[in-house]
Amino acid sequence: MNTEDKILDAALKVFGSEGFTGATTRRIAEEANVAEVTIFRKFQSKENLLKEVLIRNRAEISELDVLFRIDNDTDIETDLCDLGRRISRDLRSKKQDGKHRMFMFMLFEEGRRRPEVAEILTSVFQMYISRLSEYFQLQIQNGKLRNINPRSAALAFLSYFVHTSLLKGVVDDSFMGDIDEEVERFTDIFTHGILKTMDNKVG
Amino acid sequence: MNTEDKILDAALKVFGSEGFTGATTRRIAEEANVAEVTIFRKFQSKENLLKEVLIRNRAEISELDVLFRIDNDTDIETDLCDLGRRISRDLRSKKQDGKHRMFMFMLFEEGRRRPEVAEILTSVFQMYISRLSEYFQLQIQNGKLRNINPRSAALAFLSYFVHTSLLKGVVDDSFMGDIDEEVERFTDIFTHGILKTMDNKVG
DNA sequence: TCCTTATGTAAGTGCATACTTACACCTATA
DNA sequence: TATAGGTGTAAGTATGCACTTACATAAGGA
Repeated sequence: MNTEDKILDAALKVFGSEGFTGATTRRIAEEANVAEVTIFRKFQSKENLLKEVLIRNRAEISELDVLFRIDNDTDIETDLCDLGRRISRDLRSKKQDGKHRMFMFMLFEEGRRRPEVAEILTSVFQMYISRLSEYFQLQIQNGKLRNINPRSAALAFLSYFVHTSLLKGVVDDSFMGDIDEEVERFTDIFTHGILKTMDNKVG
Repeated sequence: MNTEDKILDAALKVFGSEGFTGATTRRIAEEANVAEVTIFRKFQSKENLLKEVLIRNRAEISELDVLFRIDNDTDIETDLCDLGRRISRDLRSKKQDGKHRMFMFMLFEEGRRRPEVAEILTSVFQMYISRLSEYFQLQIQNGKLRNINPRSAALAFLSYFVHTSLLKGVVDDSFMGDIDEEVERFTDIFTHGILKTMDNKVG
């Protein structure tokens, strides 16, 4: 791995966990196993390093819309359950030091202070919502879904996964059990609702 | 309003928007309309000021469980819709400079770095989840709800409101329309699910 | 062998910030 | 009127951090 990449990865990690203000270039250098001065030679300033981190990870996360590709042949509940699992895994995986999760933390935290960051969160978010909305819209036309607002459904669906991931960064792990089971329970509620339906009440 | 309270309010506001590290005592003093040195006379250190802010707002937010009191006489969908509206309003209201929202931001942001803060977020969150779970459990026993996991339902319900509030702090307001309408749409999905039910398909 | 390029080591600069100290002022109350 | 408590002004200290400069070293290519 080349020096630039080592630094960028370390920066994401430190920015993500300490916040931009809380992160020190010394800390990033340590994490990257390079001399502090190397950071400035490559990236000029901490500010600029952030910019590069944003550019790189934005690109990376945009490719991630593959995650949202849904087979709309099979059963809807199964589709959503699979999708949910993929999102959960991606946001919680420890691979690459949980880069996507770290990036999400950064977007939420720094987004409140920096319009450039907010813009990234907005666009990534809109992209995911659009993908999901289209799917729901299609399934409404196919007569498989009720006439709900597809955007609202997409927002409700995504909210669960984003929120639980954010939460996992703070509260201890014990508050949720097995990921797959939780996803199944959520999908069940999301697709069927919590109310007893007529046929349930009758049967 | 006495000096201590002015400082505590200002501190919450500045910590909430800039983060603990990003917040400066000068900024807090300005916001509170006091001299910077007054802060140190009253609270000794920035660290200790944070501690006091946490204590005070934790107490305040715990009283807020009134918000979660649910009339379980009327229709469930109406109950949840009302509850959702109350939560939404509370988390988005500009009253008192949106103290609850600011506090929530703080909990999520600083909670990743400070165990004392994480502990507060955990306990507040658990309290809300418990309240909601109990309600769902009761309604399952009443035969009004399907046999879902009440904790999962509570988590799904809360996730929507917390996530959208966090999001509102970052992305521009246009991504969501009228609060009340959005809450209604969400509650509809949450109670009835997105799938067409048997009777819908038949009838 | 020399030159270039990438990196490290070491020392230092300037600035922002948490926190301190000393003193003045004002207001209420004895 | 005198005293005490709460607050402001002003100046200063110490520290940590972003960033710089100067110099050494090691590797690869001409």
